[in-house]
Amino acid sequence: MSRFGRTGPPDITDTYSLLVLNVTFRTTADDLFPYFDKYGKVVDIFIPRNRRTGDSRGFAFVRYKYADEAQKAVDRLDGKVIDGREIAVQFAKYGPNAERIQKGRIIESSPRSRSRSPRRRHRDDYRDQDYRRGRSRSLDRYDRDKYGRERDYLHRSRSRSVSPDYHRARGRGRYYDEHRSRSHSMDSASPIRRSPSLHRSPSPQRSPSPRGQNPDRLSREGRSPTPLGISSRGRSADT
DNA sequence: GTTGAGCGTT
Repeated sequence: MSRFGRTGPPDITDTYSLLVLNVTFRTTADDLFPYFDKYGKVVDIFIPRNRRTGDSRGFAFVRYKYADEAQKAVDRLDGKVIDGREIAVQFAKYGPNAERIQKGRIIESSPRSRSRSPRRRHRDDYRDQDYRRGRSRSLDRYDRDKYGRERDYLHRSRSRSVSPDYHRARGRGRYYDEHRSRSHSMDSASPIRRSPSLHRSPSPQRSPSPRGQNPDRLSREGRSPTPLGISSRGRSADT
């Protein structure tokens, strides 16, 4: 017994599922087990993770055998700092198959007639098989929005300095990276971000020069002859 | 190496 949920859900008929949020990306079910096991009988612990990268998504599901124990765990572990991060424990609102859940217990097992709640997010696209199938003009709107924002960020970046909005907008870097890996849309953005580079550097000759391979640099360090052949460098150093 | 709103697998 090293890992929970290794063989799928054991029995979710009389178990109460707890949703643990804010857990660290490196926290495993085994790490959460002792914390929750102290407050009741833990039937199973499952941490959803990316199928490609295998990284944890940042939350876990803890199933208790009794509701009172689960409630106690929620009251005691909610706000508990684990692995340097404050976790949030609460009863699960949705079941494994999006069934209706009451107090963590599944009261419905056939959600075929149930409409989906607006819980979908960017991180939900981790299921490549699903998102690839449903990728229509619906997601096109996101692409257009993303490009528009990125272009704006580039515009401001080379204009003067980086903005705090950049740090906030770089949230789903991983998700974006996965998408642009299989997409050729990057070509359209390449010349855009490469243009300002050429404009910013008035001396394109000193660009492709690693360390110690440039004799010109050695000459300058040896005696500093400052060849007047280059106007950009000469003007900068002389003045 | 990073990230941080949310609801899940054989």
